[in-house]
Amino acid sequence: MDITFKAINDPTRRDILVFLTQGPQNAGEIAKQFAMTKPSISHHLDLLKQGELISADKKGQFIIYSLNRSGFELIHTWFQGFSQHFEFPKPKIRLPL
Amino acid sequence: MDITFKAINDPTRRDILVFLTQGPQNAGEIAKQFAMTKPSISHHLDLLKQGELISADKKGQFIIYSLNRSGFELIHTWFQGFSQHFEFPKPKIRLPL
DNA sequence: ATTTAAATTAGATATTCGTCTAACTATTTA
DNA sequence: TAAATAGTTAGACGAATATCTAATTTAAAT
Repeated sequence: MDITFKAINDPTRRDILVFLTQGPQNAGEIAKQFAMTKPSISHHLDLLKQGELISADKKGQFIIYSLNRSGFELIHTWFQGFSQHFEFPKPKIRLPL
Repeated sequence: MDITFKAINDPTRRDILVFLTQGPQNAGEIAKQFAMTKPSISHHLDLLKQGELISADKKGQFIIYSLNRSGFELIHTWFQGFSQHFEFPKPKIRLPL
């Protein structure tokens, strides 16, 4: 749990999560999006994985990363503990699944 | 926004938030709950305030801290950006307001 | 006016964090 | 089998973080 909160504490890592909402991507494609070396991105991916916010899937020489529900569930559950104090409106529009 | 994520990254600060769900409390009462010096707690309260997760209200020589909706709203909004990918169940029971 | 009490601010220190370069592992292709 | 490609691991370093003690501020009580 600690590690999940730690994972979302960094802006680059949050940007990676947003990028992955477009769909699964390999490490190189992810790294291309950022003005940062590949080893640094690799390290960020590792932390996101530890926080169960992404999963890694090796396909040949590539590693495909995708969003992992588990970590988000953790945050959601934590957040819900405060929902007795604050009600939050549902989003105005919802894109079709 | 960065500062709000930073604020919830620390376990002591998350515990303070949970403690404040019981209602507003002054700094001394909050500090009593933790095996940590008052200056350290004061520092944590400052970060939570910067992240708009709590508000401070001076009453005489006391400072009363309470949960602040703003910071939670920020996190909620960020989280909602992922709701197209994951649907989360509503809580089973909901205490009456 | 002093003293006491609540809380913060200042300064120090050890630890953790983000980033880099260099070296390594594993897989594909020629 | 050698070369190229994708990605990680190792090690170093400066910046940020959490904690402490000591000093300061502000308000209440004697």
